[in-house]
Amino acid sequence: MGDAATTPRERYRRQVRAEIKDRAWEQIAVAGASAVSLNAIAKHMGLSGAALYRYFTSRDELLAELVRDAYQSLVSTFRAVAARGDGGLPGLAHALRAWALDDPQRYFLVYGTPVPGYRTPADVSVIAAEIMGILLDACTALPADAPVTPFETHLEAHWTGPAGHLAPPGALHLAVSFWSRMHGVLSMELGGHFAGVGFDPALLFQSELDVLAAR
Amino acid sequence: MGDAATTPRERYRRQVRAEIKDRAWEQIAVAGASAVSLNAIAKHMGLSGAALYRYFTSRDELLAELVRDAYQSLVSTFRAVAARGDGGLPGLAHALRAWALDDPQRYFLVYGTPVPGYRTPADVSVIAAEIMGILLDACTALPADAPVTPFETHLEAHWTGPAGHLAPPGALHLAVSFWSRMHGVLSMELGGHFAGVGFDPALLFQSELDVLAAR
DNA sequence: TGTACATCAGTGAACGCGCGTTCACTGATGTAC
DNA sequence: TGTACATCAGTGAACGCGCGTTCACTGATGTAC
Repeated sequence: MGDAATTPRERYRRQVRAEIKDRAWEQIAVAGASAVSLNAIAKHMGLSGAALYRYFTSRDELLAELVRDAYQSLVSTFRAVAARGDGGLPGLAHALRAWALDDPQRYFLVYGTPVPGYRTPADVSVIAAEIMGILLDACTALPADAPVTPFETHLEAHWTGPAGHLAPPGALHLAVSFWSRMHGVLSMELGGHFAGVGFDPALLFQSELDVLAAR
Repeated sequence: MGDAATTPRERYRRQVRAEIKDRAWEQIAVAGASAVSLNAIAKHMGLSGAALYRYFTSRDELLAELVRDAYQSLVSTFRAVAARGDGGLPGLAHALRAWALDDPQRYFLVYGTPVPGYRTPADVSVIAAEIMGILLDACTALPADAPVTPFETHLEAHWTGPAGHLAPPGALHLAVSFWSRMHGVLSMELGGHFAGVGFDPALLFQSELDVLAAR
């Protein structure tokens, strides 16, 4: 699908670019994002360090692309779940958790410690807003029989996201509450902060989800 | 108070050690923990890089001490709040938030992206358990009129922490739920993931707290 | 089908840099008599 | 109070290392006639 008329050279370029990124993900898994090194990747691939500059103009560009891919991966995951007809809060929650556990360092590249001074590129912000939009759609679809919370009275107006997502205050409150609770459990769990307390984080995740989805 | 019989030399040593750590915190604030450099700190202090090895045996030792200090700082904050008679969940929550906002990078050094392969030293685990203990004390003090949740039926037994903290399942559930929700809001807020959604994270934090503390 | 040319992936040497860490040393501060 | 000695903070040079990045180049692959 798509990508018509790819020459062998173009296919080869994409393949090598993909392998460079794969190696970078391996390095991230082993030693964190700050340990990504073009020279080390090249050595691993049996290339000279200079060769990689045919594929990425700089280390920063590679890193930026990894971040973008990570965001995009989550969007695709959510879309697949929704297409399967399971796009409610429980479906999204379990998809998020599976996505996070599948590659914890990829999760932290998106939702972990921010690099001071880093500015999110505009196109990545668009992807992030798209995630929020999917979330809000799921929340807007729910019945609005809940009482108005103090939080909601403070919201100035409806939220307007990309692609025409629109959300009333109640849906926005539910969405950000859902989002922060799921991430609360996940970041504590993946950070090892529940180790030794003697319970299964999956149960807490489910419990937090139940109390919200019952709404 | 304490620290009897400190010679001028000992006082001086402590002072220099403290300044080294201060400079390290500055570096962390500017460029993250991975950017901490003994040589850069020394240069900032007008010393040669080698001089710092009088005070820390290695860069890793310095980093380990910063982590320990961060944990200890949170414990002290909680203890101060409790001593003021405000050691309930709202008091702890607001103390946590103030502590996090006071130095976001210190917060992330404790609760942010874990360094792959890093093993928490035993003494730091003790401090972490102490934090959980304070939390559980606050939860155990609450009336136990709530129904038993599915989460709680899965807990094998009472949790036994350091210094004889003991917690029934209901208290443990409340504690970890409280903990993960507060961190959920904080890590999203400090990570900038609520930027552009158009609401005040402080309100969400308060809202999440209210719904829990009403229990 | 064969030849002439353009494209481009990859090489290897080189650049400057900052890093952590060691080591033999100097000189000031503190202690013992 | 003064002298002899021990302690120890800090120096400066040196080590090896890996990093990102540039540059002139070789040689293979693809294109045009």
